[in-house]
Amino acid sequence: MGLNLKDLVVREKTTLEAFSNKVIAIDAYNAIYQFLASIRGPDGLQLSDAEGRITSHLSGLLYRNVNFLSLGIKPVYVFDGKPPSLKTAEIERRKQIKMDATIKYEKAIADGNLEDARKYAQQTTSMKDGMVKESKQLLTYFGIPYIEAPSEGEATAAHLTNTGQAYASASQDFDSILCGAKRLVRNFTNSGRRKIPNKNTYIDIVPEIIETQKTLESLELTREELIDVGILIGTDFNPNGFERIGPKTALKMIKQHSRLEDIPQIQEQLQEIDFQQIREIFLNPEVAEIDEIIFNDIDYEGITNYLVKERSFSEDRVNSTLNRLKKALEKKSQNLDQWF
DNA sequence: CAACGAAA
DNA sequence: TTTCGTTGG
Repeated sequence: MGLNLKDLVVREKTTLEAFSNKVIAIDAYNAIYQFLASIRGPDGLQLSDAEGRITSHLSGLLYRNVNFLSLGIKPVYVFDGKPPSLKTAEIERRKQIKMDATIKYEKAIADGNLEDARKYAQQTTSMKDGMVKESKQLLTYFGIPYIEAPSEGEATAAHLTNTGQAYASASQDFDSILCGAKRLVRNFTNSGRRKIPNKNTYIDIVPEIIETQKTLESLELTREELIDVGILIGTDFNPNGFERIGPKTALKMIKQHSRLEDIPQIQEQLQEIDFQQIREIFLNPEVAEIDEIIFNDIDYEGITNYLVKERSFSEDRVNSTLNRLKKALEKKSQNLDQWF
């Protein structure tokens, strides 16, 4: 999925604490999808409530937002609207991957291979409308604002970093960079270690920040040129990219010729995609204009009632989690009081 | 993914 | 106190 700019961009390690008192636009789909994919039991089944409805997204949002708010981070979630029509091929491709994974999952279960079962189950992850509604409901109890983007959430999140309404956009995808986000944060979480699938080794996952300006300067490219590099590698709007062209070759070609139209080797393949329109999606995306991003008071009782009474969360766990948040916020206001 | 609790 | 395997819903 997504665009492989990993090896080209300038990435700097950072910490969650560095984002204290800053508004961060979070790609809601990206975040929730990751919760749904990873918050599972050993057999690959997601968490669910007494009625069998999935709750992994709610669990993820609960703990992560408590951590954000405890650190004084101000998250604003940006939800996707209608995908651009050029995305249909990519959406089909993802659907196919899920169907293949479903078959592999069933086989792994039949074979009693739990590790494979979990891996393939993760690949079958899909987000239902109800989950989006439920996530918005929980955010509302938290007093955390969310925005409905007219089209791609990434684009509106990027836009907020340019109007100054957000400090950075948080997502795992590099699309934000092509969308023109001033700053992108990846791994926007404080969970340290993560297991490498199938191996007994762990790697440290730390938040990293990508400043678009620094990246462009270091690559000596304009944003328009970087977008063309992206198209060569492959974006959601031309998922396969160009044959035998990876990040390295793509960069070299654009450095040499500046524009897709001027690269002799690719002209035949270039006819097959609507590259003008792809550029347009990144350069002039449809975005939401927001007057003011408002953070409301936390409705602790609302959170507890919803999660415990309606979604089968453990009362003890929810209470102790919320108490942790209350304590952290009290401490913050005490620190603030000392200035007066 | 993040919290929890047992073990080191 | 830190590390690691397990559980959460």
